[in-house]
Amino acid sequence: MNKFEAKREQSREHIMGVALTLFAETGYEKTTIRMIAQQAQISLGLLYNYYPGKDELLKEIYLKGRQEMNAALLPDGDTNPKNDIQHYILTTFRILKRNRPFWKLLYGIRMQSPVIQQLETEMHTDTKRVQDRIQDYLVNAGLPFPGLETKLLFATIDGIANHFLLHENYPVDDIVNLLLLKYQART
Amino acid sequence: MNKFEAKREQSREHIMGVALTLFAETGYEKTTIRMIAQQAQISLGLLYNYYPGKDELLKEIYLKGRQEMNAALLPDGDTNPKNDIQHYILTTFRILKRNRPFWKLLYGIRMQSPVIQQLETEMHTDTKRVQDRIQDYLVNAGLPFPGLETKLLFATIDGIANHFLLHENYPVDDIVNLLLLKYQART
Amino acid sequence: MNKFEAKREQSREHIMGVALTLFAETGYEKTTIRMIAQQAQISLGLLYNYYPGKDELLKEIYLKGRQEMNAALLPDGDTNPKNDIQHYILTTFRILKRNRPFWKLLYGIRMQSPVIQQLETEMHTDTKRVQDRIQDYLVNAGLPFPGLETKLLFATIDGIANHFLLHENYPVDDIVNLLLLKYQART
Amino acid sequence: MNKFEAKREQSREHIMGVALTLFAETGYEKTTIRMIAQQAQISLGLLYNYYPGKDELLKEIYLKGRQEMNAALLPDGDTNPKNDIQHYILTTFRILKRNRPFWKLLYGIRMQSPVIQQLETEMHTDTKRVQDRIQDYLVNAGLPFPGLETKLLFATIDGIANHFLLHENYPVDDIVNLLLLKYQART
DNA sequence: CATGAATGAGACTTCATTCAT
DNA sequence: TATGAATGAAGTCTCATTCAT
Repeated sequence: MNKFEAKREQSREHIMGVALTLFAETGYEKTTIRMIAQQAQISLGLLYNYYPGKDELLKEIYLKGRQEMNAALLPDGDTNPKNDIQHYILTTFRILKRNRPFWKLLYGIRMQSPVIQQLETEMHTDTKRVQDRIQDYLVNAGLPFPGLETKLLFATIDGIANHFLLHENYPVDDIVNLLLLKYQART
Repeated sequence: MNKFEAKREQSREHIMGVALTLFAETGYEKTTIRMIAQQAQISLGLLYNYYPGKDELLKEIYLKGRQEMNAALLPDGDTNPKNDIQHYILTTFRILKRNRPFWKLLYGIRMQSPVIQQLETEMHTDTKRVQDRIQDYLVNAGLPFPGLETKLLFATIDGIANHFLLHENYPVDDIVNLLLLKYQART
Repeated sequence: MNKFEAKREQSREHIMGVALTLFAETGYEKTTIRMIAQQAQISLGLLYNYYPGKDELLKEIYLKGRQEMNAALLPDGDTNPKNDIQHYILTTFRILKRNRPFWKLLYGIRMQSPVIQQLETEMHTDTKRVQDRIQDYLVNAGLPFPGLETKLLFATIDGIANHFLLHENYPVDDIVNLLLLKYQART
Repeated sequence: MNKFEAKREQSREHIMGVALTLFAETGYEKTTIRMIAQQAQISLGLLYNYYPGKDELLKEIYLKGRQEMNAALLPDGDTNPKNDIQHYILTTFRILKRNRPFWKLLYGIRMQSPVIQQLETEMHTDTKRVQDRIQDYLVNAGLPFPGLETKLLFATIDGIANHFLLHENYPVDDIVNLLLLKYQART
C-alpha cells in the first residue's frame, strides 16, 4: 500500500526531472511526450499513468519550482524577517544556480505559454509578499522613490538572471557582488 | 517592373506585420500558417509565394527588428558617436515602445527557439559593437569595474524591458528616469 | 469561387455516404477515421478539411437523414394534410428502404450514443408534430384510447422497422400490408 | 473447495452486475475495464482473474440474460405448455422490467456488436422454439396469415420494449394491456 | 487471491507544405 | 498572381491486456 505510493512518488519525480531538462533544453513545444518517456526509460503509456498530459506536467514543474523559491525567501513563518536586500539577492541566485534548468524553462516560456501565464497570476500574491518586504526595507532606508526603486531592483535581478541563464560563462557572481556593493553603499 | 517589385515588397511587409502580431500574441509554435494567411486576407498558397516557410518568416522578422535597433544605435556611419549612456538607454526604450510586438516576440522565444539562437550568434558582432562603445564610455568615466558595470547595465536594461513587455501599465518611463539619474549622478 | 464550393459540397456528400455505410456496417465506434478516408479514397488530413471530427460527421449524417424523413412526412407546408395512417405507414417504410444504411445506423446507436441522444431530444418537436397528427386522426376515428393507440402504433412500426433492418429477407411488405389491414378494418 | 468455488462465483456475479450496469449506461465501447474494476472495488489484475477479457464479460452477460428469458418462457421441460399469447406477453415484460439494464444493453448493441450478433445466431434455435409455439397457437386460432401475424406480434412486442427502454415514464403497462385486449378480442 | 505498474498498438487530430487549376 | 484542395508525418492520448511482486 504505502509501498506503491512511495514508488509512485519516486517515479513521478524522476519523470518530472527528465521533463524539466528536456523542456529547458529543447523547448517546451518541441519536446514530445515520446522524448520524455524515452529519456525516462519508461513506456509512453506509463507516463500517462503518472501525469494526465503535457500541460499538467508543466504545471507541476512550475509549482514545485516556485514553492522552492518561496520556501527559501519566506522562511520560518515570517517571524523575525531579517531578510534585507542582501539576503534576498544572494538567496535568489543561490536557488537559481541550484535549479538552473527550471529557471531557464521559466524565463524561456513565461511570455509565450498561456499555461504559465495563468499560473503566474495565480501565484501573484506570493511574489507580492516578497516585493512588499523589500519595499518596506527601502522605505526605511529613506530612499526618495521606494516604489520605483523596488521595481528597478527586481528588474535588475531579473535581467542578471536572464543573462546568466542565456550565456554560458556569465560572471554572475561578480555581477551580483557589484550589485550588492551599490546597495550597501546606499544604506 | 519596379512597380511590381514595390507592390510585392508591400505585400511582404503586410504579411510580416500580421505574422509578427500573431507570433507575439499567440506564441510562435501555436500560431499556424493558416492563421497568418487568414488574418492577412490572402490564401494559403499565396503566402508561400512570398515566404518559403514559417521559419523564414521568423528570420525576416528578426532581422528587420534587429536592423531597426542597430540603425538607431549606430547612426550615420559611426562617425561622431555622441552616444553616451543616456542616449543609449533612451533610444533603446523609444524603439521598444515603437515596436512592442517585435520585442515581446523576441524576449519570448530567444531562449526556446534554435532558429533565433542561431541568428543571435550571427548578429553577435553588431551587439558587441554597441556594448564596446558603452564600455569605453564607462572606462573613461573612471569606474572601477567597467566590464562588470557594462554587463550590469545591460542586464538592468534587459530586465526593465522584460518587465515592461510582461506587465501592462508598467511605469517604464519613471523607472528609466530613475536609472538615468543613477548614471548621471555617477559621472 | 462557386466552383470551389460546388466541389466542396460534392466531396462532403461523398465522404458522408462512405461514413454512413461504414458506421452502419462496422459500427460507429469500430469504424476508424482512417477507414473512412481510405474508403473515400482521400487522405486522412483532407477528411478533416471537410469535417472537424468523427462526432460532427455523425451529427451531419443524423440531421440529413432526419430531415429527409421530416420532409416526406410533413409535406407542402402542413396545409391539407391528407396524411391518414395508411399514408404515414407507407411513407415511413418507403424511406426506410430508400436509405437503409442510415436507419440501420440510427437504430443501432440511439441507445448507446450520447451524441445521438442529444440530437434526438433536440429534434423532439418535429417528431412530436407527426405523432400529434396521427393521434388526431385516431381521435376522429373514435377509438377508445387514442393516446395509447398512437403509442402502440408507433411502437409497432418501430418494431417492424427494427426487424426489417436486423434480418435479411424479412417480409416487410407483407407485414406492413397486414398492419394496414388492421387499421383499415377498424375505421 | 466448494466454499472457494461459491465465493468465486459470487465475485464473478458481482463483477458481472457492475459491468452490465456500466455497459447499459455508458455504452459498451465507452466503458473501460478500468471503470468496471473501480466500480467493483477490485483491482485491474483481479478482474482478469475472473474474466479473460472484455468480450468474454459481454458474452457471459448476454448468455445469462438470455437463459433467464428462456427459463421463464419455456418452463418445466416443455410439458403442458399452457403458454398462450397472453402468458407470453406478460412474461416478456415482467422479465424486461426485472432486468432493465440487461435489455437496454442488448437492444443497444445488437446491431453494432459482432460479438452479440454471433451469439444471437447461436441462440437462434431457442428463440425459434418460442416463436413456433406462438405460431401454433395462432394457427389454431384460425387467423388467415399465421406466419405474418406471428412476425407482426413479435415486432410489436419488440417495439414496445424498445420504447419502454428508451423513454422514462413510458406507460408500458397500459400499452401492454391494450395489446392484450386486441389479441383477446380476436380469439 | 490480490495489486497496480508497465506495455504498446492504435485511435484521433493538427499542420507545414505542395500542387493542380 | 492567386486559390484552396490535398498530403502525410508526427503529435497527443487511450486502453485492453500482461506481469512482477
